[in-house]
Formats: sequence, structure tokens, C-alpha cells
Amino acid sequence: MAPTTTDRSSARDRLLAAANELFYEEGVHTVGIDRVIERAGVAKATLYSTFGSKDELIRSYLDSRYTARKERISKEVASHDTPRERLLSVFDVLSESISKPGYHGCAFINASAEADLSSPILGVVDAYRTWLRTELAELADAAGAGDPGQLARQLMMLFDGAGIAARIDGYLTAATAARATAATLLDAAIATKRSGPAT
Amino acid sequence: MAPTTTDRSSARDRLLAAANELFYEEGVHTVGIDRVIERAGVAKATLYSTFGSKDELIRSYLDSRYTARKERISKEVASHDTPRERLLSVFDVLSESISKPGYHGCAFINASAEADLSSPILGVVDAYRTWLRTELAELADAAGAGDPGQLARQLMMLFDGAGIAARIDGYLTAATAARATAATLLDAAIATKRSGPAT
DNA sequence: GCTGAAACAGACCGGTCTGTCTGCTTTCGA
DNA sequence: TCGAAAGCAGACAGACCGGTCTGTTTCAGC
Repeated sequence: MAPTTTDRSSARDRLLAAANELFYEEGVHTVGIDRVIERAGVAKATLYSTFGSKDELIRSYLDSRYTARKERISKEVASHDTPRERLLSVFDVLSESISKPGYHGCAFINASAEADLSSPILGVVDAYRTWLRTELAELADAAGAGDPGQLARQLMMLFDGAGIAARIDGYLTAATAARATAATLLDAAIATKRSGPAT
Repeated sequence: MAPTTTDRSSARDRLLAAANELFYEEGVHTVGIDRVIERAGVAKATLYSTFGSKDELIRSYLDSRYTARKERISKEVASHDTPRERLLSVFDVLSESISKPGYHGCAFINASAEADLSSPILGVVDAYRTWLRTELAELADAAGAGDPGQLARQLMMLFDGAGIAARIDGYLTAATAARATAATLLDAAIATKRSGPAT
């Protein structure tokens, strides 16, 4: 039964792998179905019997990236002990992504820039961003930030901004700079807690 | 001669206005030529005799936004006296943009997400971002930052990140939050100057 | 009033897109 | 061994794309 499972899922997996490469590198709108099935070595009919539509393939592609990223970040966070290091380590994952050859920015930001307002992919984008923001807020709380939600928003801006700078400006150490900046903001957030909120 | 000038430039201006609305709201790749000329009330041949290609129309659209934004930011900066307020006022322009109905993120970030690597629009995007970064660095220097270039990079990340959060998360006060965060980073950068760079 | 430049409307072309459908081949469980 | 299921290749339909071209209308300057 293992071979059966392998065979049955291989078409789907190969399609997702091909979509992951092509959609991420060139954009979901630019890449046509024909190029995806060609790279996957799969018939067009198989794609449509498996996913039903291109939109659903795109959604699945983003969903698989969401799952992978969630696991990667969770694993990195879990590998550190102090609350401070756990919070800042999220930026280490970004550093890793950026340093990989072929980095082309945040897949979710890119996809949402191409999608129209009614696209089903926005649900996945929202799920990813909500998860990350919540995670950052929890880590910020554990690290002693005065207003964890506010710090999480600030770190999200740094996180997204670093990805943009790396992609567009070729600022390859953006994530390292963002991490250092995050440390500064964390210090300020802790100081706020000690002295009480200003105003 | 005034009427002549008006007539001659009106076709071009109407095309740019239509492109500005449609390309910005729905993406340069999604919107076809036919919809642009329909909204502009211009014949297709006129578009091609004026701009030569869709790519060049897109480039001109971004260029006009670049010019307008440069003027808007310069004007806002000039309206303040203290170096600190001049630096932070850049985020007030972002606040203004976000609060306008139909805000759809940074046009340059969106366009670059849709473009392939050889697209002529990347030149405009790069020109805009280089200008903004340089401007921020000069303002940071005047405000007494220890490392103006570094602070400018940090503020760029906040600036871009706030636009992303506003567009995707509907975080409408992102620019206000980014401005406050920028003030924190400015304070830290000034403190660094006083005490000398930390290692 | 006439001329010529410019903008108009819209047909048209080649190409590409998503999605469907028809055979042919392979595979695998009973 | 056999038959159902799944995958393969590729033709096909219908829509839409960017871009070209033809013919008509408008209007400023002489």
C-alpha cells in the first residue's frame, strides 16, 4: 500500500513542487498552466482532476508554504531558551530565506499583490499573517514587553520591510539589520513596562 | 496656443490618469489595454503613437507617481522646522496616503512584484527607492543620528512594512504606529552617537 | 473654404491563456 | 490473468491579450 500511496500522491506532489518553483520565482499570474505541467511531468487532465482549477492550485501552493514556514519558525523558536532569544530568532529564519539563492521576497506578499480582492488566496495570506503576528505577540509577552501586541505590530513591519528591501534593493543583510532593530525596540518596550506607559 | 497645447497633451494626460487609476487599483498585469483606452476615451492608435508599448505606458505611469510623491514628501518636510519633525513628517505623508479611500499599498512595491527581472519599470522603482533612502539619510543626519545611513535603512523597513500592513491586514493606523516607532529608533540612534558606537 | 495633421472607432492578426475532451498506455489489486 | 482506475499526450474550444492597420472625423492655420 505504500507504493500505491506514493504513486497516487506523486502527481499531486510533483505539481505542488513545480508550482512552488515557478509561481514563487516568476509570479502566479505570469506562469501558465502549461509550464507547470511540463515541469511536473504531468498531464493537464491530471492537474484538473486533482486541483480543479488554477486558483485552487495556487491556493494549495501557498498553503504548503504556510505549513512549511510555520514549522520552520516554530522549530527555530523552540531551539532557543531565553524569551529574548526566542523572539529575535524569528528574524534568523528570515535571514536564512534571504541568503538562499533565488530569494524573491515574501511569497504571500507577492501573491497578494497579484491577486484581486475576491481571490481565494487571500484567505491563506491572512491565515499566515495572523498566525505570525499572534506568535510574535506571545513571544513578546514572554520577553517582558509592556504592550506585546504593539511590539508584535512593530516587528511585523520590520519583518515585511526587510523582505522588501532584500528583494527590491538587493539588501542582503536586511534581516540581520532588522533583528538588531528588533532588539532595540524590545528594549524600549521593556523600559516602557518598567516605567509605566507614557501619556 | 494654450488650447492647442491642452488638446495635444490631453490625450496623453487622460491615458496617464486612466492608467493611474486602473493599474494602481487592479495591477498592471491584470488590466488590459482596452480598458485603459476605454476609460481614457482615447483611440488605441493614439496610445501606441504616444507611448509605443504597454510597458512604456506602465513606466510612464510609475514615473508620474514618482514625481508626484517626491514633490509631496519634499513639501511636507519643508513645512516643518526642527530636524526631528522634518524626519518624522515623512510618515505623515504615508498616513495621508493610507487614509485615502482605495489605498492599495505602495504602487512601486506592487508593480515590482508583478514585473519580471528584465522589466524597464524596475529602473523607476529603483530611482524612487534610492531617492527616498537618500532623503531619509540626510534628514537623519540633520536630526543627529549616529549612523544616518543605518537609521535610513531602518526607517525604510518601517515605511514599507507599514504600507504592507495597511494593504493586507487593513491596519489603517500603521503609518501612525510606524511614525512612533521611528521616533523610538531616532532616540536610540542619537543616544548611540552620544555614547559612541557600541562595538 | 481648403489642407493636413492628429485623434477617433473599430476590425483584424497572431499568440497565449484556462479549461475540456478524447484516445492510448500503464499499473495494480482481486 | 484480467479489468478497473489512473496517468499520459495532445488536440481542441472559447476567451482575451498586445499590437497593427484602415478608414473617418475633427479642427487649426492659411
